Amino acid sequence: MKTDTVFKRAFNDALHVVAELRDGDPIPPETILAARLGVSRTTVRKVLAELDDQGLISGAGRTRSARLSGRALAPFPEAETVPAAVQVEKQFMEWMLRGDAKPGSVINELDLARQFRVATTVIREFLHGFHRFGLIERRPSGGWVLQGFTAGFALELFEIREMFELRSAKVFATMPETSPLWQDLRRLREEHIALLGDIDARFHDFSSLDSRFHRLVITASPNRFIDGFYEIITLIFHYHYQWNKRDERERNEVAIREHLDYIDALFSRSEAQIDNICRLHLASAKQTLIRSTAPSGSA
Amino acid sequence: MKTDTVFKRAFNDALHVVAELRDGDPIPPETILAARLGVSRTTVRKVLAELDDQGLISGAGRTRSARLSGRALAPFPEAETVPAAVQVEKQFMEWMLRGDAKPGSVINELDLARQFRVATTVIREFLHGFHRFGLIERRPSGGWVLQGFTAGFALELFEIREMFELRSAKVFATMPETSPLWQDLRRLREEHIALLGDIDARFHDFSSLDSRFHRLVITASPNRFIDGFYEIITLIFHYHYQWNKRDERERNEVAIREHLDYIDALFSRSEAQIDNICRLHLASAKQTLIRSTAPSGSA
DNA sequence: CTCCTGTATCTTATGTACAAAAAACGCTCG
DNA sequence: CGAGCGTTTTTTGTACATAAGATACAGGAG
Repeated sequence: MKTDTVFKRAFNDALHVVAELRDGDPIPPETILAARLGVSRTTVRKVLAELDDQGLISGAGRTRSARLSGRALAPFPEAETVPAAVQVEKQFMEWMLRGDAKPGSVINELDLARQFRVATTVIREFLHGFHRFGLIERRPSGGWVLQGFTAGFALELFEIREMFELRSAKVFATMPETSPLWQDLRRLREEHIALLGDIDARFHDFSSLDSRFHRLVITASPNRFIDGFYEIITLIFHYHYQWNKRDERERNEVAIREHLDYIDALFSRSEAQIDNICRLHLASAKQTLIRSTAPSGSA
Repeated sequence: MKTDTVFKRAFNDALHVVAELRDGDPIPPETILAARLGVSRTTVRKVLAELDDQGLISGAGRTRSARLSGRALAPFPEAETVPAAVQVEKQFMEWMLRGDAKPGSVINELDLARQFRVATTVIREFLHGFHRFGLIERRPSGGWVLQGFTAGFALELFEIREMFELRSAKVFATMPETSPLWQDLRRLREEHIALLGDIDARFHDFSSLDSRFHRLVITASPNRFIDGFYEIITLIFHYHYQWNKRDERERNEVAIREHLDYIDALFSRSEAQIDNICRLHLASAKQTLIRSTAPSGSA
């Protein structure tokens, strides 16, 4: 059976919408709610029915109105609002990064399914999609082999990354002054500075800033294959940041400063300077990543 | 139920093995056959049972021997020996390239399943895996949108291809004289010349030669992401050659000559020359591909 | 003792079932 | 007559069942 995470997330979101209303206010029409919650009208109707069951709505049809008589709002648990696929990815990455399996070992679908409390179908689909990240590989006879997050992986990853990023950065620098991306870059620069000013408390926030910055650089020259590759980068770094806590504050501070240099280089529009600083930043990011890889196992 | 294409292909292969024996010769042991046919012993035993049923074997256990009393060998039809996934890919590419669906339209899994005579599960898994080729895209609400084989696709594809190939070609040229890849390259050069000599009759053979040549160039510097990307190239060109027959002989002849120049450039080890000739060849391949793309539909 | 076969067990691939969610349709009330 | 609602139809996501095929184990012939 399909999970109803869409409904549950929509319901929780709807509670916030309702909370903004005063008692007796009319409920917005279903189509409006559907657009606002980002789901179909079918789901909105299910949400409304649930709200009604909980007594938060009076009337029916076109005469629905809010009834907020001091009732406590009862949202669904956060965990139930996350699609199965996303949870599996999270669990799988943790399973791999924790070193529960050695590079080179065979992945057992049924095992994982039991461990992650999902059906084998979900695992299988996940592995299929996950294949593109280069961390697992198909065996000719069926099944999957764990390649793992090794130094070799990091090296190959950064070889491509350098090609893509150097190219994108140079294209970025040639954009006309009028492009809105310059404005975005200026804003990101401010965010970097703000984060640097409060680095001791907020160093965790760098992960998402990092991802946003590098993604901004590549939007100057859209290419579906590069975009796809940056999904790998984002995934790897997302979990890397979560997993490797060693020297986290220092690492992030260094990276922020490198980003600021990088941004200044972009503003300078000097190709040589961009090339130079971009390479420096990537080399330092590569070293950081390599230090947290697993020892390469046997093939 | 799982398809038994593995068994059927193994059986057909086994018929060839048996045909090489003389009447009364002992049948090779199961483990040997398994290695020779590239399947597990379980499947070998099933094949042997079938051969026995057809009266091609006398005796049992360790005393099995061939019985070729003039019987006609009855292999399974070729089509039944191809795994479902491969057939689906073929059908899907034809469906797309024939223009049965416009770029931008939504893909209906059930429809395709019926059309291709497979279960929806197979279609679904195929689409998941096919996603990485950049020809389809996920909708946020679930399901897939056909991006299609458009000029935009070809441009983005070649932008990456040029980066990868230039890099690989330069690395190739720096390999020591002793590397076996030079020998492989020499052999491929001969094959190109042979094909050119008989181009009118054999121009179809260029497709696989093309793929083998470009894959050889990239093996000099293995990188899983580049390898993955070349699977896309191979797929696209494989179907492109099958589908676009216009000027095929001329196109292929031009490409062979370009390959020969390319190979000579590699042997020259001159970086400038390699860069120059490689760009020329890729530009010409790009033009060829673009000419056979579909007009970009609405997003 | 070693190679081979017979047998049991495990794992994956594919078909079918069914609920969730989306999309389409048509009615009704203002 | 048109925005909004009730209802029906499609389509997708997940679970489960089962046969194909791989792997592991044990006994026996040479």
